[in-house]
Amino acid sequence: MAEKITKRHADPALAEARRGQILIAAADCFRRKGYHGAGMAEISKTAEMSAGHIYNYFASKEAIIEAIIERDMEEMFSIFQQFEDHPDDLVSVMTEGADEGVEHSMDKEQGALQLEMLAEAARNPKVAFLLQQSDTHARDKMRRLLTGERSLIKDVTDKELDGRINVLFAMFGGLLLRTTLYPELQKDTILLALKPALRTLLMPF
Amino acid sequence: MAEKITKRHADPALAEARRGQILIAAADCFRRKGYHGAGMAEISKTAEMSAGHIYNYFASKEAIIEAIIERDMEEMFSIFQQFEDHPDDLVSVMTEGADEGVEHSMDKEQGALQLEMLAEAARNPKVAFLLQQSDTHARDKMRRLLTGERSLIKDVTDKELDGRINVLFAMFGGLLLRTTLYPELQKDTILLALKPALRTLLMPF
Amino acid sequence: MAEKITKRHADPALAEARRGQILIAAADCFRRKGYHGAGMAEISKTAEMSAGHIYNYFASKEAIIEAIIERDMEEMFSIFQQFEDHPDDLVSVMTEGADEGVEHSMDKEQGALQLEMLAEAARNPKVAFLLQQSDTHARDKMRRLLTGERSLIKDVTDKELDGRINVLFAMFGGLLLRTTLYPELQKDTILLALKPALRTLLMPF
Amino acid sequence: MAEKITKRHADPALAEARRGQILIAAADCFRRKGYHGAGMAEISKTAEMSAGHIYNYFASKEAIIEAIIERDMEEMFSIFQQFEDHPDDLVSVMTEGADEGVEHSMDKEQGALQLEMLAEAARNPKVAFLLQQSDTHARDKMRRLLTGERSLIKDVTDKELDGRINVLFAMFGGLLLRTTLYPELQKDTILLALKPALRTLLMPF
DNA sequence: GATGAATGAGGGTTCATTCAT
DNA sequence: GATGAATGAACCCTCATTCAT
Repeated sequence: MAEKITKRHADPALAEARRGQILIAAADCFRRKGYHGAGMAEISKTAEMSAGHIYNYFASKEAIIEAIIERDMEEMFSIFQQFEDHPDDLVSVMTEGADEGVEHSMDKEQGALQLEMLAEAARNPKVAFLLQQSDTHARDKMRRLLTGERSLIKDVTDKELDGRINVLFAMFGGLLLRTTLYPELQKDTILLALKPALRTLLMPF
Repeated sequence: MAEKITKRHADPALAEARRGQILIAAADCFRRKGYHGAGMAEISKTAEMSAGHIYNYFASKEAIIEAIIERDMEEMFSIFQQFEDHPDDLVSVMTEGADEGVEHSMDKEQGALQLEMLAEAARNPKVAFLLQQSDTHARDKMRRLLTGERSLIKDVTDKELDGRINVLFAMFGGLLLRTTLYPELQKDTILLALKPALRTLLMPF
Repeated sequence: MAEKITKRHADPALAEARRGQILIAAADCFRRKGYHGAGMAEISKTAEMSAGHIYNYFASKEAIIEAIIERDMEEMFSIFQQFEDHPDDLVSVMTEGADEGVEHSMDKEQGALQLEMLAEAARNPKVAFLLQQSDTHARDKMRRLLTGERSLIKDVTDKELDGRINVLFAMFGGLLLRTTLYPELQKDTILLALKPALRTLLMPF
Repeated sequence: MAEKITKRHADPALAEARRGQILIAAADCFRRKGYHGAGMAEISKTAEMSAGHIYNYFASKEAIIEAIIERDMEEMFSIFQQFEDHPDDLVSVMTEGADEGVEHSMDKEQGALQLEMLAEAARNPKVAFLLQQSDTHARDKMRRLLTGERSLIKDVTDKELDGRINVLFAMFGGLLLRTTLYPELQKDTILLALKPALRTLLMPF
C-alpha cells in the first residue's frame, strides 16, 4: 500500500498539475477535518475531480498524506538553505531569522495540518518514518550550521550539541501547540522571550 | 452532541465508578490506537462492560474524549501546586523540577494521546475550548508563580511575562513532538540544553 | 482473510440460526447472480438482515462461499455413507443408486451454484483447496467401496482404479454441464445409457 | 446490451483484424483471471490498444465474451469434421480419437475459460443461448455419425441414442471438472477407464 | 482511427449507536 | 443495571464506460 503510482501518463505536465490539485485539496480537507475526518468524496469535490480519478494519481488516501509530507519536507529544506547561504554571524542570522520562523510556526492553518500528521505518525509507521526522516535531515542541517566556522559553539560535545538542537526544535515546534491552545497569542509577544532563549542556545553556557 | 448525559442513576456512587472505568479504558485505547483508531468495541472490552452500556454514561464517543480532557486538567493543576508550595527560590525549584517535567513530556504513550487531543481540537470546538481553558488555567498559575515574592522577574511587563510563559510552555510542549520525531532522544541530552534555556527564561534578560 | 469468525455469541443457538439464514440466502443469490454478481446488499436483503450484521457471523463474503462449500461437503459425505451401509452387491447398489445420483446432478439450481464454485476455484486458491479436499475425500470413499469384499474389481491396479473412479466422477459431474447446455434433457434418457456405462466401470474390462 | 456493434468502419479488413486482436487478448485474460477478474484495462493492454478503442468494436465487456463463444463454436465444428471424414469403423476412430479429446478437455487454461462461460450461462441468457446452440450442433453432428453406415448402433431408438450421446458428452465435459478438482490427474490414467466406457456407449448394450 | 483522462455508480466492509430483552 | 444483536450510513476503492481531443 501507499506506493507511488506507476501509471504512465501521456501528458506529464497535466499529470503533475492534477497531482498538485489533489495535494492542495487534500491538505485543505485534512486541515479542516483531520485525516480520518476527511473523506475521499470531500477531497474529490474540493479538487474538482471525481473520486475515482484521484486514484489515477495516488494509490490510496494514505499515499496522499505521504506526498503532502514529502512536499512539505522539500519546502523546509529550502528554508534552511537560506541560513547556510547567509554571510553574517550565526547568532545574528538566526535571531533575526527567528522572526520568520515564528511566523511560520504560528500559521494556524499549517499548524493544524502538522499536528494532524504528527498524530497520524503515532499509529501509521510509514507516516512516522517520513516525518522522522525529515526531522533527521533538519537536525543534520542544523548540526552543520552550528559546527561551522561562524558558530560560537562549534566545539561543544556531540551530546550537548544534540541537546541544544533538540531544545531549539522543541521550542519552535511547541509554537504549533501554543497557537492551538492560545489562539490570541501574538508573534511579537513570543519573540520578546524567544530571542533571548535562542541566544542562550547558540552561545556557550 | 457531546452533552453530559442527563440520565438519572439510581446509585450515583456506582455510576461514578463506571464512568471512571470507562475513562481509564478509553484513555488506554486512545493512547494505543488513537481517537479514530480505537473502536467502541475495544473500549468496551477494555472497560469490561458492554458497548451499549457505555451509552448509559456517555452520550457519544466524543463525550468520552471530552471527559478525559477534563479529568487530565484536574491532574495537571495538582502538579503546579507543588511548585507553589515549595519554599526554595523559584529558579532552583523549576530547574530541578524540569527533570520531572521533561520525563512527563517525553512519555511516549502519554504523548500520543495528547497529540491526538490537540489534533482533535483543531476541528472540534468543544475539545478546543476545554484544552484552551486548561491552558489558560496553567498560564495563570504560572503567572502567579512568576510574579510572586520568590521570583526574580516579578517586575517585568505583562507582555514580556506572557512571552516568557508561552516560550516556556512551548519548550516543554515541543518535547511531545521531539519524542515522536526522534524516538531515540534521551532525557539527559535534553536537560543539558534545556536547563540553561529555562534559566534564561526565569531571570531578567 | 476468510477465517472463521471468532466472536463469542451469547446465544449459540441463535447464532447458528443466523449463520444458516445467511448461508441459505447467499447460496440463493450466488445461484441467481453468481458469486461476483451477487452483492452483500442483495444477500443481506434476502437474509432479512442488515449487511453489517452479516459480518458478525462471517468475516467476509469469501468466508461465506467457503462455508457453503463446507456445508455441501458434509451433505455429500452422508450420501456416500448410504452405499457403504448397503448390504447388496456393489454393482446393483450403484446402478440403482445412479437414479438418485443423476437426479441430484441434474438439479438445475444446485448445478448453477456448483458451477459457480468451480469457476471461482480457478482463481481463488482457498476455494480450490476446499473443493479439492472435498473431492479427495469422495475419491477415498469410493476407492474403499471398490476395493471392498463386495466389489468385482477389488484386485485391479491402483492406477486403473484411479482411472475408473475419475471417469465415474467425470460422468456424473458432467451431468451438471449437460443440464446447462441442454435443459430439456430428461433423467430417464440419461439413465438409459448411463447404467450400462456405469456397469462397465464397475466390472472387470 | 451486448448487441453486435453497428458502427460503420471505413476499412472493414482492419476492423476485423482489430476484433480478432481483442478476442484473442480477452480470451487470454479471461483464462488467467476469469471473466469478472479480468478488467478492461488489462484486456486493452494485452490487445495493445486503448481501452476506449475497444468500444469501437464491441458494445460492452459482455459482448466480448459472447463473441469468444461464437468463435469457439466454429473451432469445435471443424474437429467433428475429422471424424466424419475418417474411413475406419467408428468405434476404432473414436476410441483412438479419445486420446486427443481427453487432452483437449484436460487443458487447464482452456478449462477455466469454459467453466467461466458455463457459469456465466446460468445467469446470462444470451450466453446460455449461444452455448446451447453450440451444444445442439455438436449433438447433431454426433447423431449423424452414430446413425451412419459405419456405426454399430445405427438402429437404436432416438431416445436411447440421445441418452448415449449425452452420457458421452457428460463424460468428456466432466473431465473439465476433474482437472479443477484433482489437478494431479494424468491423461493416461483417465484413458485406461475411459476407453472401455466409450466402447460400451458406442456398441449395442 | 485512436487515445487515455475522466466519470460515478456500486463494490465489500466498518463502526458508532440503538433498543428489545 | 446491563447485554449484545442489530442497524445503516459512511468509509475507501474499483472499474466499465464515455468523450473531448
